[in-house]
Amino acid sequence: MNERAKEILTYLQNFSRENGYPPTIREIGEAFEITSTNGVRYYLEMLEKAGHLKRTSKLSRGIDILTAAPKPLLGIPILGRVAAGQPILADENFEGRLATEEMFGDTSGMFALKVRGDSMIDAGIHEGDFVVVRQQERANAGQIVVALLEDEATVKYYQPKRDRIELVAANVKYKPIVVDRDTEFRILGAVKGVLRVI
Amino acid sequence: MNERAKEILTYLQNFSRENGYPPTIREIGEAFEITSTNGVRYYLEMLEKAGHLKRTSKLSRGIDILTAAPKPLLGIPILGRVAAGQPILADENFEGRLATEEMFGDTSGMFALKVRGDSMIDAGIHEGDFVVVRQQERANAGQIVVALLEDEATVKYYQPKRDRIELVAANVKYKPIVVDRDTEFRILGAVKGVLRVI
DNA sequence: TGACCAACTGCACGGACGTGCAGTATGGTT
DNA sequence: AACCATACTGCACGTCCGTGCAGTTGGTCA
Repeated sequence: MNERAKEILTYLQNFSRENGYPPTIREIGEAFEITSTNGVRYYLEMLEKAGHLKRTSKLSRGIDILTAAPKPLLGIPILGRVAAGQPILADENFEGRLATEEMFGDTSGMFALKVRGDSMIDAGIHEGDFVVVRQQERANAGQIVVALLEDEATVKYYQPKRDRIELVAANVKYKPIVVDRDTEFRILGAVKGVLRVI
Repeated sequence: MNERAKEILTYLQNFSRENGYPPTIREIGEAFEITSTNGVRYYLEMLEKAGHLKRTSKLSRGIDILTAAPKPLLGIPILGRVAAGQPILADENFEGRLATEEMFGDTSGMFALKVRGDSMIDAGIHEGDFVVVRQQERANAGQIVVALLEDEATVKYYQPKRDRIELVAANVKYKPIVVDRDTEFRILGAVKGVLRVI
């Protein structure tokens, strides 16, 4: 595939993005000053063989661009090795991307809450942090959960006992909250992540 | 605009997304069992007047869909008030979205690193957390920075002094690292956020 | 110097496609 | 019962568009 073919591919991508539909063979020809439709077809076949397009024969504007223009990648790149003597943002250092979708998988049924207070500070959850919560009604012992206690959401370790539930803070200043059978109590979800913006 | 027109708009959106180009009048007609092209045109005019489309006359597939299908919102919704007696994911509770783009603004020039060691634990940065870093060569006193020290990236508080730089840990176990003028040293960036996946 | 290939030109064909105009069935209103 | 709007049908017209085939131009390599 040569330089001109690449230019045509870029043109196709831009045309489609701008107009909502791909160009006709003749429109491509006009843009590149190729007077014959077969001059254009010559390149389209080339691009199709290279896997950049899929054409539907006999269909006007039947060009499906498979290679989308490289979209600005979402999220923040995660770097692995960082060493002196090379640009840190070199491709080879990339280990993935930090985006909510990639980190937490299916984000439907998840929500985030801003943390108030310092009761979970020893778990590295500070005031002002966001906790990422997966909605669920039940939790395992020792999990960090968001629970609704008398109309207030609270983040604590979940510790079920025989006759009661204990909500344990990660801060020696706070005693466990004991929830007996009579208290209105509901688990909103399990904490799956923490995000802090400094 | 009636129900049928909305269905046709949805069809247009789906067709375009799936094929990379919008349908012809006749193709729309087939999909909705409208045998006359003018039956379709009747709706296209309606949709165009409502501002959902822009048509280019005499052009095959000249339909530009202005109202894109509502894309699945990125990120995780941030909830404000959470109270009993209503579904927690109700619209009114939403306070924003947790996505790297929204939280950190322009993410170009940013990167993330996985934290090794517990030297910043008192700043709520634990082993295995990701620190979000904005690339910069200089930093203010007291900022948390990522610095390159003899081929190793390290996260510390930045404390410049008259004749040296001190890199201070957030853990009593570790003494400040003193960087004098002879040591190879470079600031990679300032820590702008922390993300932990549990 | 001649063979060969890439990169086209030129043209005719037929079907796809948008347009214009005239007409109609259906349902509701006056 | 007459009137009207909605939601189409039916058809002809002309142009847009993809296709097929044959031919040309300019450069490279032997």
